[in-house]
Amino acid sequence: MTNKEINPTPRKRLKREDRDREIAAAAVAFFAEVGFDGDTRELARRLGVTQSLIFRYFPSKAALIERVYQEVYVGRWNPYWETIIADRSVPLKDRLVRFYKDYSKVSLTYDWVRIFMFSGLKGEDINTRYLKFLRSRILEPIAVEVRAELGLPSTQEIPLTESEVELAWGINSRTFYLGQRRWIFNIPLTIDIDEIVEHTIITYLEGAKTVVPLLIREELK
Amino acid sequence: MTNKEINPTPRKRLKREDRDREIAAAAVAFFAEVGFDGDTRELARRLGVTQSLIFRYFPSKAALIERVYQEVYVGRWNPYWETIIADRSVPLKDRLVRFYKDYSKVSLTYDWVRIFMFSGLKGEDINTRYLKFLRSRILEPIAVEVRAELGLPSTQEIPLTESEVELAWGINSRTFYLGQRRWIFNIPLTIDIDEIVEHTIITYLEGAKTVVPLLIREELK
DNA sequence: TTTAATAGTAATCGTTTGATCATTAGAAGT
DNA sequence: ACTTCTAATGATCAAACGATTACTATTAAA
Repeated sequence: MTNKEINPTPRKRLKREDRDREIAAAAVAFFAEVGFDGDTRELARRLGVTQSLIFRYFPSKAALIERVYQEVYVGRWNPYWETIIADRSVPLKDRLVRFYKDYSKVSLTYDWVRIFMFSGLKGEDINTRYLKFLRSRILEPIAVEVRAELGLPSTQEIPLTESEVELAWGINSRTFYLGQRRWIFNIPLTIDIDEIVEHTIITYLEGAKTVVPLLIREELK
Repeated sequence: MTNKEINPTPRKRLKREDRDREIAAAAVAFFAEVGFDGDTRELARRLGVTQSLIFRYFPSKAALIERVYQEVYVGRWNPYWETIIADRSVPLKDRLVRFYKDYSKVSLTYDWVRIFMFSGLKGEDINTRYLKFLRSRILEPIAVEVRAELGLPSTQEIPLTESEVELAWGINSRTFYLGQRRWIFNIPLTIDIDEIVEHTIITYLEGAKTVVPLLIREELK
């Protein structure tokens, strides 16, 4: 009776699935902000539940962190991106601009950038694995498309060189740095990201046009 | 008697100044590896001293961390760099290559890169301050030199635009990303850093040659 | 309305960790 | 050789934190 009036937030009983998702989502936001050394009591406070409840849903803090990785790295990857890049009915420049604009909207968010750095500094292998995945699914395909675009020998005739992939890394380095400036170093961006993406792609393709033929000629010797 | 034989490392008594430096140096290496949540007992163990000794030299862990910032940000800055960039008796390209090769040797080390990220994620203002410092002492001067190099109106006639500075940021973004790949994401660099620096400078100057005049013309309207 | 299943809580345990303080021991001055 | 100064230690405190467990309250089936 009076208890209900005194207690401002009566116990809310959610379905296991819903509470599970709620905790996972809060964990992503929380750990992105304070890092993985953030304590579970504070996380529980933000959720409006007791600390012990978290351990009824996740066997350990490590398991919760593992779930955070799943949410961010796996859950936000869009498989359609891989088909965009390979679609030769569209000019290469348009494909790249389209992909990177969309990819930036996912990977240049507060949560994504910060959790990526926190996990990297922690030495988690999920991080290395993600970058290898990105290389094989995005960067190498881009380098392959550049060969086709420039009318150069296919990668079956001459395998991709490290330098060609390195050139493609350049696009990521430029955009990722923007995410870091905004979400880690707290330097406001005065220029629109979409604009920078477009400019970066143009620069990349221009550079590739002059550099890649030289690399291949080098390879033939 | 027998104590001395049992104890493998007898108490070593250093001068305050020496021990102070020893602790500071070990703290830089330690926190760079594990982050600022690393515990003082482990740091003491690596130093071969007791944990309480650390607190006889630094009033708190926060003070020790503050010292680490001093060592890395302030202590490794070379004021001579600022004069290199302004020295018009040397071609601009050579000045930039010389500066960035040297700056890379300092700022792309394990300690530097990791502590920079750890402190950034922690939201320390020293980090933001460093970037503002870098901007005013290096990036803006570079943009000024580019104006002179291209025979464009001086910054007294037309103030530097945000875009011109942004262009110079590009050099840093490219090189810093290399440091991150190497020291945080554990992706080996297949290409020599000095080579990338040189290539990055050339690209920057080429880009500036076509972009900066447009930016200034835009400004005149 | 009663009962079974379980979402959620409160209290607590064992460690870890920053910090303190009385005590010990190594080196320099006499 | 003895004294003095203080670098360094070892024991310990209090708070913080991950994790556990016995208990409570809500929902839905009977």
